[in-house]
Amino acid sequence: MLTINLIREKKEFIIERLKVKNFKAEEIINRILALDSSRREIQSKTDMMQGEMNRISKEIGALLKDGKRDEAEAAKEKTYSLKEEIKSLSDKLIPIDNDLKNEIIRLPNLPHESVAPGHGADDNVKVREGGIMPQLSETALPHWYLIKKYDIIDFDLGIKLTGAGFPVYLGKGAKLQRALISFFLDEGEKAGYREVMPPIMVNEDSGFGTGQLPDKEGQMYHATLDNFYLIPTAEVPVTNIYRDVILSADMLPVKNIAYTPCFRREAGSWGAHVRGLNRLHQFDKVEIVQIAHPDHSYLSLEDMVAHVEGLVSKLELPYRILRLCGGDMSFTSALTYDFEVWSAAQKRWLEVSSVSNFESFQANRLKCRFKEKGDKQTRLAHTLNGSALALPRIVAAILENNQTESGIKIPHVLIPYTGFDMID
RNA sequence: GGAGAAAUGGCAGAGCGGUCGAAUGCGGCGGUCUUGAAAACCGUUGAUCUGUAUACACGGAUCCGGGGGUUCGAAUCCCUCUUUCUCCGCCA
Repeated sequence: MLTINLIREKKEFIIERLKVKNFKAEEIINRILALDSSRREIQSKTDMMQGEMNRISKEIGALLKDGKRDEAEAAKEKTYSLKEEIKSLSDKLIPIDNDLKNEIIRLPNLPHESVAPGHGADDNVKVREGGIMPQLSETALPHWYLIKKYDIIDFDLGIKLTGAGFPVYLGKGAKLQRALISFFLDEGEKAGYREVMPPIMVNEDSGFGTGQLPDKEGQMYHATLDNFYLIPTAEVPVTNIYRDVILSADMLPVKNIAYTPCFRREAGSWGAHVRGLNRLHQFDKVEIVQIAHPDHSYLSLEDMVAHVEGLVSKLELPYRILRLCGGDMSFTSALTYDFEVWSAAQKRWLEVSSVSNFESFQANRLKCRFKEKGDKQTRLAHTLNGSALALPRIVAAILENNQTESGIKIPHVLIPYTGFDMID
């Protein structure tokens, strides 16, 4: 969420910037400013009265100590009406505080100045591309046939065990998952990330911290008996490590990497393009998360983009990097790069990673701050994250792009991890 | 799951109705000493909101696990939730 100070000081700037995200902010901001000023007015009144109250209470203490009972009783009389007033004022404050908070969290993050306006995927800006497009024969198969042909992923079995979108990986299919996870984690470690293995269920506070709650709860599986949520991404537990934490500036950037399964209900998003591995309820992903100094967070972002680019290159997949336009960016992001790999039999680009800088937007919810050495003041840190990488679509692309008459070739970098060079 | 105990500043740990944002120790920061370092000694040491000449300088408010209550006044008393520890049970 945006800070109230920014809203107070840069109202017009915010309204202009949010136009890039096609968001009309003026009305909300006016409501926020009105609520904020009445909040402050009431708050400073109650603060004054409370101060008076504290003064009298101390006085009573002193009088009683001196044995002046009557004077103490007289002083008590004075507090009764004051107490009433304080109570009624602070009762007024509660709904105002709530309304204010509810309004503020409705404002999306400001897009970075490099973000182009636009309404959807067509307006995204291609930054660069790489890799070699494979030439497949006429008889090339999309991955949903390949997985049956080689018996490596079984969707029907998943339906039996759980439901649609919960595949069962078998034999070399399972090993390929394990190989990719290890490969991604090892590459992350080489790039200076600390490996983290977090819980895959989180509480409400964590859901709020990274912005899944209160709005997107329909997208998460909810264990209602204990009020836990299955994580949609490792971003949630890993970023929440830094909730209510004050870091020292010399620790930044903090770099963590985590493998977790991810669970998404994907309510209402099933359609023609979601066959096979393209969209699942449960999938595996390795996520990188950085907490950065505001002055250097865009360096961190570039560093993360370079890391992900290294991964897709090493896997020998044709890819392109897009800078998302305002309309295609998430609510919380200031700047997002999407990575897509070419899935040669489907003849489609598949999104496999989304790397974002949230600047202080998440940090403000999380209260993730840092302090410069010798400085009294705390400041909000910047948070960033990106997939490095999500597995299913990478697997889809590997299967499709590397298919041959005699089987599916495993990319060279993975062979030490799989222990085989061919799925056949 | 049952019984009991506890939750205080970065950490350890006192306080158990008024002068407590909180003793003391450790740690951190600054200094003295030293060629330098250590030791010793001295000083300093949280967060949030808010007012003023927008200055973290001064003033006010709030925060002792979370929420609620009693009281003129709560870290201290009561209720409730959460968490941790010990014992018993169960268990990968």
